[in-house]
Amino acid sequence: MKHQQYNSRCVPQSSASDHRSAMKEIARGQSLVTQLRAIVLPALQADERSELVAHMFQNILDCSSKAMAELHMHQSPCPRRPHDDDDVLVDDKKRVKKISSVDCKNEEGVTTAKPRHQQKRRRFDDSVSLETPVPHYDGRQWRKYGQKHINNTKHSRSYYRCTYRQEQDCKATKTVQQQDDSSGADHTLMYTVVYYGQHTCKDNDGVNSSPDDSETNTRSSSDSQSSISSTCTDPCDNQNQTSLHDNKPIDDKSEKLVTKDMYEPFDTTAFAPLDLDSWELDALLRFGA
DNA sequence: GTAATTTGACCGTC
DNA sequence: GACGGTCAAATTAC
Repeated sequence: MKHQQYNSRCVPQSSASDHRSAMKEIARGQSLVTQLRAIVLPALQADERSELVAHMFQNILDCSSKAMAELHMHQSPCPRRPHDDDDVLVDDKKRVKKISSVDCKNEEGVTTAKPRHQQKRRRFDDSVSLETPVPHYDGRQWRKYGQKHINNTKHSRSYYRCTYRQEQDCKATKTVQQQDDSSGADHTLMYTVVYYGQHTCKDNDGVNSSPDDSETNTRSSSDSQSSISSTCTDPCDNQNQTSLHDNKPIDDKSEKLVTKDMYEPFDTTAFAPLDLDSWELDALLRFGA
C-alpha cells in the first residue's frame, strides 16, 4: 500500500527503513481516520457534539501529522534506493527524482525570479499522499485548474489549488488520481491524493493551518477532511461525474442548515447531511460496510 | 453576471 | 522528444 511520499533525505540504512515503516503506518492511520470521519461527521446532527467530534478528529490527525513531520526531520539527505519506490506513493516515478531548484541564480549569484512556470516539477519532499475513497472530503476549498492524462494510467489526474490562492497567496495544491486497480473485488474506488505545499490561507472553515504549522499539519487538515462535493471529473469516471464545484456546499439547504459559527473548525460541507454524490456515497457505504 | 471547470497550448525538466 | 505542471480562453453552471 502506497501512502507516504518521502523526501530525498535519508538516514542510516536500518533507521531509514524504520522511519519509512513508521511513516507508512502513520499515513495509513491518517487515511483510515480520514475515511472514518467522512462517514461519521455527515451523519452527526449539527450540535455541540458534532463539533467536539470534529475537533477530536482534527486533533488525531494533527498528532499523526506532527509525528510524520518529526520523522521527516530525522531523515538525512541522500538518494533513495530504487526499489524503495515500491512503498512510496507516487505513480509517477519521475517525481522521486530530485526536483529542480526553485530559484535561478545568475552569474552574480543573484536570484532571478522566473515570471512563469517556476517549478514544473514539484518538490518531492514537500508532498504527502493518501489513498482514500473520498478524495474531495478534506474540508479545504480547492479550485481545479487542470486535468491531464498521465502515462501508463487509466485515469487522468486532476490538479487543484487552494481557492484562496489569489486573495491570500496560499500555495497549497493537490492532485487527485483514481487508482488503476481501484475497482477490485469490493469495487471500492480508491484515489491517490497528493498534497503539495501548505495552506497559508485563513480558510473560512477555521481549520486554518497557521504559517508555522508543519506541512504535514496542513496536510492533516487537507487530507483529513475532504469535501463532500465532488470534483471527480475524470472523463474516464463518467459514473463519478457530478458537481463541478469542489467543496461548495452540497446544496442550498445544507448551506442554510449549517451555519458557519456552528462549525467553526471545519468547512461546512464537512457537516453537510448525507447528500453525497453517488460515487462518494457509494465509496462511503462500501467502506463502511 | 459571476464563478468554477474544461481543455488545448505552453513551458520546464528529464 | 516525452512528459508533467500550469496557464488562460472558452465553456458551463449557478
